[in-house]
Amino acid sequence: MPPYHHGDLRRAVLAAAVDAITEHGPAGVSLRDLARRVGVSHAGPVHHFKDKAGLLTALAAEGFALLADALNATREQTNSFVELGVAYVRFAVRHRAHFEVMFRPDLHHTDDPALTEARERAGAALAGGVEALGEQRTGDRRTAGVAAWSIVHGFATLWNTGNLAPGDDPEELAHRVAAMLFGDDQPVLRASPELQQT
Amino acid sequence: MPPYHHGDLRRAVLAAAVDAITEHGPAGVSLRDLARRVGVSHAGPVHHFKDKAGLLTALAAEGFALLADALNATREQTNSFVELGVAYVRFAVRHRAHFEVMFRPDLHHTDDPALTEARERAGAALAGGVEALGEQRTGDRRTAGVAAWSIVHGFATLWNTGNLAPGDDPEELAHRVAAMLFGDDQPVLRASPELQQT
DNA sequence: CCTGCAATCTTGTCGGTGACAAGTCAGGGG
DNA sequence: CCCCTGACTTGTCACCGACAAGATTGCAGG
Repeated sequence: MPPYHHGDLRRAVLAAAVDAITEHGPAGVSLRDLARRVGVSHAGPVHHFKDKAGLLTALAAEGFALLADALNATREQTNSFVELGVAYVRFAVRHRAHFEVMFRPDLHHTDDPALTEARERAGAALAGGVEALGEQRTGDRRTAGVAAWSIVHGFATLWNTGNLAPGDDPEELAHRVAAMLFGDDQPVLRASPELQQT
Repeated sequence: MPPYHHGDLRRAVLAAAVDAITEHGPAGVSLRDLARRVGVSHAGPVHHFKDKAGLLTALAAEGFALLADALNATREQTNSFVELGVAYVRFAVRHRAHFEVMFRPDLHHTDDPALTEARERAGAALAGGVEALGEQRTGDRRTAGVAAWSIVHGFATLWNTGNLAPGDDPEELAHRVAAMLFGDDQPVLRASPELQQT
């Protein structure tokens, strides 16, 4: 029989949660099922997470930390904003379970300090990448940051919800999209003048 | 006492669902609670929607229909792609409950014909707006469509999850973002050449 | 008129779930 | 050696979704 003390229950439950969410989506996950998967009584996980929301909060925080690391890693390598955007999308696709939980405040304890700290770290990594953009351009920096975040986040979300053609390689398509909007060697998407009126 | 037959239970339950989701998010809604709000026994709604997923599927379909109408309406008025994007964001903010359910395939009966039809109608409205963009430009149409959808969807999602500065007027900010990327009278966001390497 | 039928809604029930309370067990500091 | 704290279990409660069976209503066809 297994020992009374699991040893690393917290880790194990988080890992099981990732599996369960990957299989059935964030809605189809229950603390009791996770406990069963890990081989622990139904109230075991409660001791580590307090709540179901507590579990998902921990998962989201872990996700933001991973995202921050991924972004910082590619920032050290390339300085290319396009590549940074692709890294964001790659994270969302590869760590789908984390990503799906990170932007669902209705599932969190939104005031959790670990969560806020990790989120800010990821935000800083992204904002830092925006710094590398258009120094010559005044179009204010905050708007540029919001635009950049919007496009990569929107792409990632649409991909993960199956709204983009499933035949493609997401990273390749994301690269084309980012290059079209932010790239240097690509023509930039613009409205034809005669149709434009604001 | 209320009559045995409600008269328009389906409508009433959908409306109650919108309220409940607006208050507690899509996770915090139960068929039984909706039944209570409407003044009907706990299994009343089941007859109209079959399932909880059936309810949310109907809500999502209604949402896509409303979105398609909104997009087509502004398309008739302006021909401006920027305005079309703002209309998308406006819909997401004003019909938050619908929007939050529309892109959650894990909550749907994904094969529901009404849902697919409404989604395609909305997709066509958006794609039609992209047609108005850059005729002079070859940067292939599909990539342009994905880029446009990504940016408005990303912005809407980030706003609704509270990740953008809450002090602002979302439509105004969305307008600035869209104008920065797609507008004609605004400088276009580009990477500074020396930092760009793909 | 009235009879039977189908749609609508109710009541009752089952297994599963989240939260909580109280108990049990292991190990390290006094 | 003891006990104290943290880790886990057992037991319970209210709620939820799904299903089955029954009650009620309106209405079509004779």
